[in-house]
Amino acid sequence: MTRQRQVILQELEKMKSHPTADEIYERVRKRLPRISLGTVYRNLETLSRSRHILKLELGGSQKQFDINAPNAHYHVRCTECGRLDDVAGEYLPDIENIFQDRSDYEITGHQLVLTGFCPRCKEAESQDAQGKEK
Amino acid sequence: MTRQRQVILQELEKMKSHPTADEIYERVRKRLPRISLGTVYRNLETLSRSRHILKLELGGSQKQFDINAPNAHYHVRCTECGRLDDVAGEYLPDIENIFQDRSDYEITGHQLVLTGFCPRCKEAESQDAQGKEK
DNA sequence: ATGATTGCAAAGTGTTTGCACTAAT
DNA sequence: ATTAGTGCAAACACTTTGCAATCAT
Repeated sequence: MTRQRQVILQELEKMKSHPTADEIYERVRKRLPRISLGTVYRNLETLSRSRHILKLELGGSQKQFDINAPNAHYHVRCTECGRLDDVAGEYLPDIENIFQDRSDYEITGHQLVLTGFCPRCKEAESQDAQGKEK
Repeated sequence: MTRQRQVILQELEKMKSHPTADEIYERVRKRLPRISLGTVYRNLETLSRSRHILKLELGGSQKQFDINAPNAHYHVRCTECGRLDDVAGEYLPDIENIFQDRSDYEITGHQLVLTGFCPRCKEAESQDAQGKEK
């Protein structure tokens, strides 16, 4: 457990929601200016293997990370602009049990990503549609 | 609707499950040897916007594509080796309704990805654990 | 004729890796 | 002393894009 790894973990704990590797890098850099992006990636990988953090692959071009907290929740992604938000509502751990019976994998988690149009893109789309109708 | 786009769509219909852009490219190339990978990417994007196909972002390094068929289903990914499989069991369109009420997005779809250890990696892991115990 | 689409190659983005050096146990 | 981790830069893998030529309508 090096200084670098500690700081990465600490900063991750302070950040509210799913930062990307380079967002973490920018934060950590303020405390350890000589740290390299490669080190950040390597530690994020290590920490996610040791289950200290969660590696999220929710779509979009970058992976995201989170402290592995029990306040798990789901996400919505806008298929138009790529925006990602949390979604309110209960987390359903039962899902894992349901599908455990139907798979020869050893299920350890699950991710649900809803897709659709965010408020802004929904707006833009309905205006486009009107434009065509005229 | 160009020849290239037609062929991409036809090949995609023939392929059983979630090919990546370059897998599609290889198939299409046998029929249209001069097609470029860029064209494949552009058409996959266009077709997914027009809802002819589904762009899947299930984790792993590449996006995957599928014909937009009603036999939708869920997936499991091995966190160890990256292997992806379909998972048996019913598709739950109600999920979208449930979360629609809790979000200001216009929900149009959802993806559920279970995570865990595939049979092979599960095996390897339990052997590692035994090794340490000795 | 006009606008969309193509092939090609170059550029872009996010991530990983080889290496010599340094820190941790 | 041995192993794991680091900074740096180069390499990678996947995807996107600028451009002039071509195709669809």
